[in-house]
Amino acid sequence: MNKSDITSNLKLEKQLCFRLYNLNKKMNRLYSPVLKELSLTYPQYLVMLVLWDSPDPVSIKRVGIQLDLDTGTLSPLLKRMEIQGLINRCRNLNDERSVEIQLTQKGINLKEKAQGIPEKMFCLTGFTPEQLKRFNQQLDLLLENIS
Amino acid sequence: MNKSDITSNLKLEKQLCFRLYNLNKKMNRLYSPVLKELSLTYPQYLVMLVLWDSPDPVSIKRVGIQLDLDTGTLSPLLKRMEIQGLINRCRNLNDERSVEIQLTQKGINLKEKAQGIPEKMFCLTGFTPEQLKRFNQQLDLLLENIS
DNA sequence: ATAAACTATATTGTGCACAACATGGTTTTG
DNA sequence: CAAAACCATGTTGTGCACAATATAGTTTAT
Repeated sequence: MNKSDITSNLKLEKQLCFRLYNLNKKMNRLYSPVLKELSLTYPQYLVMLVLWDSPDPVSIKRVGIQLDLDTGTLSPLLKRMEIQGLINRCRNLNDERSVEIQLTQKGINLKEKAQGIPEKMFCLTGFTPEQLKRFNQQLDLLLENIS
Repeated sequence: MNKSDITSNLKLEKQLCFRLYNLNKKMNRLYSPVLKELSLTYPQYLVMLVLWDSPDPVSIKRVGIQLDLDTGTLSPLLKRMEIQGLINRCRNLNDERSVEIQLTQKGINLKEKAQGIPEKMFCLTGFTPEQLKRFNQQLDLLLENIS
């Protein structure tokens, strides 16, 4: 491999990962104003999605697995959500190590206000449903490859 | 739109953005150990790519445009890189507002150690060059749509 | 020429993301 | 059953990412 190849590699390098990095940032910026109306950040919104989707309390461990986040991230994040009055924490009586997260009435009610978000975000992508589906499949393929 | 539609939307919601969010995190985790050998974080590595690619000093403004980062991010990041001895800062004599970033010899030398990174990361994706190309095109399309 | 508008950078404060470590509860094993 | 291993959560420290604000230099308009 000669010098110019090396150089061009370090240019091309900006491609895949830099694109993902930028897309993620841009998406966050699109979500920000929408989620601000619910006083949520994007990671907090993800936690709400997990909780809205479960009839029962969910352990912190399980939230961490579903969102692929560790306790160093979740612990303070959940504390902020508790202060906001969206969730409650209570120790699992059968296993005192485990902490179960439960939506408060306020947290349950917030789901109503979140109704329109998925549709709104989908529109911003400018994709057709078909395009979105194929794109998601590609993302899944890559996710699987690197996991 | 009835209740079940709403519910399923808030489930599906995890799709595109959550995938991008996770992919970005996973990619970062793949880069981490590789970049650690150069004592760089991923954003610092991006700055180095910009600098390695330019024969002349680059203004902070320009780095910010190329990486889509604001001064609140770049200012302390560049300060850390300066402390590491990778770059120098100097005021532009023609416009005292502007600060030009320049690689030190140490910064220039580091390019040698970075040679293999693009190839290494590409292998981790498990993509063929063709797949990578099409994937990048899709990412570009979405980037354009939401910009 | 000078006030007003603009520009490039820096600073402060909040919230992730994650590595490394600490703690207290649970299970396993000799 | 007691020591060891393991497990779920919490804490601390570092480094982004970004909004909001501050500051000093430059340009524009009158």
